[in-house]
Amino acid sequence: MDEQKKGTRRRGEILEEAILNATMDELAENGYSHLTMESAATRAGTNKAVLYRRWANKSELVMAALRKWIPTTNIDNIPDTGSLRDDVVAYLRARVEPVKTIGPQTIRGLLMEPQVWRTLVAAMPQIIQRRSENKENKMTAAMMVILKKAELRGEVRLEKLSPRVISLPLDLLHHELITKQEITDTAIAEIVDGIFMPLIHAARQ
Amino acid sequence: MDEQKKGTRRRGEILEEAILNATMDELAENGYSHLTMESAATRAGTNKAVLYRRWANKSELVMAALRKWIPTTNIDNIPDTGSLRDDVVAYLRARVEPVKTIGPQTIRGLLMEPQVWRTLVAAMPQIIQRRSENKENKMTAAMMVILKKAELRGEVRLEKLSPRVISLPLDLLHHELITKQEITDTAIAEIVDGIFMPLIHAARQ
Amino acid sequence: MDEQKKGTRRRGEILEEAILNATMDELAENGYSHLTMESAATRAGTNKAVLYRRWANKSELVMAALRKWIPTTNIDNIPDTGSLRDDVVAYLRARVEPVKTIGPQTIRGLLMEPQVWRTLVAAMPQIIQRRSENKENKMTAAMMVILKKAELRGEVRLEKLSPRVISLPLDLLHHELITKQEITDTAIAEIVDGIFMPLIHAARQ
Amino acid sequence: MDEQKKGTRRRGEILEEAILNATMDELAENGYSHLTMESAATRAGTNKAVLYRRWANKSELVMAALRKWIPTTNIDNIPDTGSLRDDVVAYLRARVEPVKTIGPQTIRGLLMEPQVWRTLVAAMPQIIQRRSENKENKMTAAMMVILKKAELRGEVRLEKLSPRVISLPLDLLHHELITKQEITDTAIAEIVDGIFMPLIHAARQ
DNA sequence: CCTTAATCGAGACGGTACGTCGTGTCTTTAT
DNA sequence: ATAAAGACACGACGTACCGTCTCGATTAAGG
Repeated sequence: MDEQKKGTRRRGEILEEAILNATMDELAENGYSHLTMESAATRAGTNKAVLYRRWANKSELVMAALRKWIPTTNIDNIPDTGSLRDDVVAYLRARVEPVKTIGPQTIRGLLMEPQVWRTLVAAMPQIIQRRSENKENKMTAAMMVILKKAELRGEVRLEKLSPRVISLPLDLLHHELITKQEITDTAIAEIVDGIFMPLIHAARQ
Repeated sequence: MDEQKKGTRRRGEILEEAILNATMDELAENGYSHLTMESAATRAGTNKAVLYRRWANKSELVMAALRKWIPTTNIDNIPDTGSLRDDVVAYLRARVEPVKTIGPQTIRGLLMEPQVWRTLVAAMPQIIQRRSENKENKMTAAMMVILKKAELRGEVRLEKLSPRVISLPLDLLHHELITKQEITDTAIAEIVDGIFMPLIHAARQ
Repeated sequence: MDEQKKGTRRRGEILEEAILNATMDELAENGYSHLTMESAATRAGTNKAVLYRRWANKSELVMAALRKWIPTTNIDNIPDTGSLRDDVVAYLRARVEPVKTIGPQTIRGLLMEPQVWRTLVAAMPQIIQRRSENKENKMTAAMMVILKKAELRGEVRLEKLSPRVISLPLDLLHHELITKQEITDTAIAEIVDGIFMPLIHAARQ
Repeated sequence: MDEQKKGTRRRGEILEEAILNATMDELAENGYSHLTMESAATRAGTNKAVLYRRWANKSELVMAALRKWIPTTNIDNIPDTGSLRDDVVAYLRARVEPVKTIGPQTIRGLLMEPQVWRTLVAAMPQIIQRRSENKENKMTAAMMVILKKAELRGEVRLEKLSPRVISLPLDLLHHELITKQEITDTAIAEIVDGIFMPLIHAARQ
């Protein structure tokens, strides 16, 4: 376990981090439904009151823990491979990355309880984006950057693309996450090569 | 409320129906998280043991209640308008129909708690389909019928369509349900005219 | 401990008795302040909810436990020794008896926490008497019987005794309980021989 | 309320007095069980740590607050009316006085919760006396002074009075306080005229 | 028509977790 | 050095809901 003993009394961020880590570990080992405010607190070497001072209930706590585990850096660094197709593939993979890097045990633990997994994954957009205020645009912002570069290369005519098409790769990715609970590289390739790129080509004529 | 008074003691299907109706009403009025086995039982004028004899837990009960409220007939009667585009639009509308016909109060009640709504809607495919065993195919079965008729009319070349493209309209519909919590006719039109039909056309060359 | 295992599920009075016994044992071993609803429940092999269904809080529970442990039978069988002095002594001893027979450990456990002890003992009149409605009279009823017999023997002139004198032995007994936390036979003798009997004699002239 | 604003920072006795006053007010308004270290501290415009530096726990704090509110001067000035009977009556009244002068709101607040009232009143002897070490004698010290003066007047033969008789008036007064929660002048008269004085007379022969 | 087995209505039970509150300690900052 | 402010560790509170079980009343079905 991760308890700490008689050192100096932890507080603030140090304590908060310990709690979120403990939450994540509990989640991984015992799953969402077996995770208790009590168990998370005990594992973190503290007590429920401290948790409730920060998060109103279990799902808030788990959200926070997930948000911390999912490094959001890769949202910002937009791939630049020189081709639209590869940029989109790279971008989608980067989006899936954090879900994979939560750690195999954690994922396995969460996967044990599909309906929870679905809820969490469904909430993942909000989880990731909550910090940015313009929720709508942020989602497609990276896609827009990618598409604009492609337009400069003459690969795409942006004005002919509806917002729905632009958000299509991400939408299908999310749907895949929700439905399949796992995303393979071939699935990403199918989405990009079988659906997105044909639409791009169709929009050029 | 729906309690029944000192008449003859209900049992079997009559009782079961009363329970599921009560469950639906509780769901609509108080939401999923405030629905308890106790509250459903009380409202139905019976007790928990009777419920547990039929359903193992709350989600089973709610599933059953939803399944009863969602008339499944429209899954089977596949539209036949004479054009692929209209068939698909009609089919998608038919799929959304039950969600709308759950009744305005119920919907409103469920919408109060978005994450529950998402969970339920995400589970709706299983809810609707559970009776059929071949889950994978059933989903696209109707689409296949529609597409085959279109192929006979020369509108589409089926062998050039990947499974992912075939299920695309439904996938996007589900994603729309989950994300937007409401589906407009224009959204359906956008999906069909802006995404699906272009892909069909692209696959003809 | 007193837990019971996988027998048939206890309920009603059997369960209640088990709880009160467990409460008494906890009280004796760990004292009032260390007694918890939880600990009492656990020791009785049940859970808090069952306790709270019967008693609103800890003090109610303890009151009930004490009331059960203090056999009230001896209140009724009035001593008849043939002399007023001995009757009163016997009566006072009988009143103190239950307090002693709660069991030495129990007493010792309670004595550990004087302020609790005082509270409890102060409440003892109600504990003992709650069942009788005419609280005032019941207290002195036994004394009246004793005094009437003494009057027949010519030992006392009842009409010259004020209510306050009649209840004096019991009052002093209670005060002794509260103050000294223990009652010796000599204390009873002092009360009767040094205070009550002189007043009786004084009232004869 | 009694909070103090951004003046100079209080300390020492000024602070202490503010705390005890706040405690008394909380006690009066909300009763003993609703009084918390936190509420007392907040009302005094300070914080718990300051209280705990002075008193170990709630009951210590309340004791201190009561001790401050009960003017103890009248314990020392022993009445001297010229007759034993009147001296004792006056003494008993003086003993009851502080309980009455705690202030009407305070009393009313305390009376709301009878068992607390009993606890407090039962503890009152210690409250009042704690400063003197010889607990036993202090109680009867004043009575002894009164009785000695009476002996000089020939009203009583001290050597024939047992300690129990000497402390009798106070004992009955305390019992009255505990039992009746209020003491009338007639009650005092009954104790003195109906019980104590007859014993004195009886001890003269 | 009468008996019998099954199910219902009602509610207590054993259990887990909830979210809150109070105590007493400790840390930090300011005076 | 102590006050002010407030977080922390701990433990108990009283409640809610779960899923099981007991008990007596009722009812459908079979002899």
